[in-house]
Parts: sequence; C-alpha cells; structure tokens
Amino acid sequence: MHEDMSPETRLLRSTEALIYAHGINATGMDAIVKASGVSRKSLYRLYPTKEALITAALSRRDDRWMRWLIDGTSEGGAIQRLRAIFPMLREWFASPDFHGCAFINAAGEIGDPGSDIRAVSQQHKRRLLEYLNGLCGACGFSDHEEVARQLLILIDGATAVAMVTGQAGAADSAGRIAERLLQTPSPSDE
Amino acid sequence: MHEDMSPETRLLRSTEALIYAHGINATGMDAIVKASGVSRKSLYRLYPTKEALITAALSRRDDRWMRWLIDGTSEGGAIQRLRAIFPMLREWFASPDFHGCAFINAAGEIGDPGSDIRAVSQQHKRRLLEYLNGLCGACGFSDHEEVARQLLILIDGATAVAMVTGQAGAADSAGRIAERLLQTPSPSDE
DNA sequence: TCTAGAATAGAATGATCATTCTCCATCAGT
DNA sequence: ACTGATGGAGAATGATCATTCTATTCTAGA
Repeated sequence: MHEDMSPETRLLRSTEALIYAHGINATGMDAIVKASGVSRKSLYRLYPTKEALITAALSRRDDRWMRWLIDGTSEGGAIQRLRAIFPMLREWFASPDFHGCAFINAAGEIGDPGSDIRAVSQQHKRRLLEYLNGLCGACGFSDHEEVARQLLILIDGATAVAMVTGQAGAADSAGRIAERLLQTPSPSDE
Repeated sequence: MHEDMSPETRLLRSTEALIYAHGINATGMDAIVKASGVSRKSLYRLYPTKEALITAALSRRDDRWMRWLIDGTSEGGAIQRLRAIFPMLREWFASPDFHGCAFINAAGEIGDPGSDIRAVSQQHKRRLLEYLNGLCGACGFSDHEEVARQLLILIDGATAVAMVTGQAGAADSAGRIAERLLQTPSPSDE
C-alpha cells in the first residue's frame, strides 16, 4: 500500500489518519509503524519523540484542511466564497470517517497548555480566522474582524455538534445563521 | 480532603476533575484511587470497569452542568433566560480550570462510536437542546426547533473556540449572534 | 567482488496501564 | 473473647506503552 511515497509522507499520512480516528493517546507507535511501513529507526530519526511526530502530522493536516477549504471556496466574490463554506462542511460531516475537528479534539485531549500540540491547534484556528477575516474585509464590512470571529464560531460549533450528534444538518443550521450575518453586517437597531 | 462525602461521591468527583483536566486515556486508575481516597476494591465493586466509571462521572457532570445552566438562567421570561446564557459562558471560559466542553472532548477522544462514553455525550447534547427548545418554544418562535439548534451551535462553537484559543471573548461574539436570532426569529427576506 | 554505511525487522527495556489477588486490620454478632 | 465477614493497602499480573538496541540485510562505491 502506497509504496510510491517517501517514508516521511507515508509516516505523516498514517499518523494523521490514526490519531484522527482513535485519538492521540490511544494510538501507539506500534500501530503507526505497522500502518506506515516505516521502520522504527527511520521514524525516530525523522521525529525524535511521539509528540514531535504528532505535531508534524497535525501541522500537515492544518495545511491540507486549509487548502481544501480555500480550493473549495474559490469561485465568485468574497460573499459567495463565505457562503460556499457551509455546503462544504455538510459534505465533510456526512463523509464516513468524519470525526470532528482534529484540532479541537487534540486540544481537548491534551491537558498541558504548554504542549506543542496545543500550539499547532491554536495556529490552525488563527490561520482559519485570518482567512475568514480577509474575506470579510473584502466584503466591506466595517466590523469585519468581529464577523470573522462569528463565522469561526459557527464553523467550529457546527463541526462539534455534528461530531457528537452525528447530524450533518448542523452545517445547514450554521449556514442559515451565516446568511443573516452576511445580509446585514451591522445590527440595524439598538 | 473531603472525607465527609460518601466513597461513591468522592470517586465520581475526583474522576470528573481528573478526566476533565487531563483527558480520559491519560488518566490512570492509580491517579483516581489516590485522588479520591477510595480503595481499588471499593472502586471496582462500584464500577466494574474504567469505562463504567468514566461513564458515570460524565453522567454526573451532565447533571451538574445542566443544573448550573438552568439555575443561572432562572430569571425573567424565556427570551431573558436565553440571553443570560452567554454572560454565564463568558465567566465559565475565564475560570482558571476551564478546558472546553467535557462531552465534546470525550467524544473527540473516543474513536469507537458504540462506546457508552459517546452515548453519554450525545445524551448531554440532547438534554441541552431540549432545554433550549423549551425556551425557544416559550418565546413563540414558529421555527423554535431550528432556533434551538442554532443556539446549540453558538454555545458549542464559543466553547470550542475559547478552549483552543484561550479567549473568553468568544462568548461575547456568540452572544451578539444570538441577539440577532432572538430579535428577528424568522428571516424577513428571501 | 569486496566492503563500509544505511536501513530493516524485531527483540529488549523499563515504565505504566487496567484489573485481580493477597494479606492484614477492623468490626458486628454471639 | 471468638468468629465471620468486610474493607483497606498495596503487591502481582499480564498487556501495552515509548524508546533503544541488536543483528541482519541491502546497497553504493571501488
């Protein structure tokens, strides 16, 4: 299986899949060695500890996930791009191996706030917020930073609810909220 | 420490605190025995497996959390009660040992969909949704079930974002979104 | 073909895991 | 005081953990 990739790629791919499916602590190095086909020696030469490997795998997932989001929202103006996020989420939630946001799961599992794993999760949310912020700015919203924060909450909320309840329709509900935010960016009354 | 409580209460209390702080898999039975002051024999007599103990501890947390929410939103009419949720969340997020939603964390950590732990997490979200649904119904919204689902997404989204980023202000952003949902329950245009 | 270096499979290590067992102290009923 | 059961502390068990080591195979260069 996948012998045509470099050992490092095979390693990160397998690690990413295993920890997403079973969690970080429940995934042993043995399982990673077996799934990746990379020897223990090579593994520890590339990444000296399990934490370093997990960090690298999550960082790779950050890249892939952001590219998936950006590529899937590449048509139309900024508002259309923001709108396109929620149907994408719906498809993701309905995919058979969906298990929530890997970064929320990782941060929730790791207690130590100084862990590199927590730092990667924070960085992922920063990157996502930055992307949303750029689009909201292009929409001309005066309070675009606040709108971006609100969209982040909608995305992560829908993801968490879909993971726990199994209902992909959470993406639709979040999309309907987003629709309101995008229609009238500043509260009209009050 | 807390010798005046029953062994079962001490056990569940310590278990709840430990798994919330460090995760399920990273919490050993040894740590639970030491923290609770309950002997191994009594522990395994009350709960025959770790999973049973964790399930009971999470179920207790479900009760406590829901009571915390309901008691904190007991003043005024239904709309005021819904509004009161978000300031409560803000305080919770800012508390020193805040570590996200224990049920999202648990579901994210446990891979097996048939696990009892996942069932408790689902039940908690059902309970929370039911409470929101009751309040939304009392508000007279025609689409009160949808509004309740949307509020659930806001609550869980703010909780997840606050956990990963450490910013308690996520509760304020979610509260501002909720304000809009409560002001104009049905989309006026489209 | 011969050899040095690198990568492999997998055993060894020592810690920790959940769970069970052993031994001892406590205590109620007679 | 004696007995029988109960619960406690903590050792034993056997599995699994992350990490290191060993012994073997492969490969590149002369």
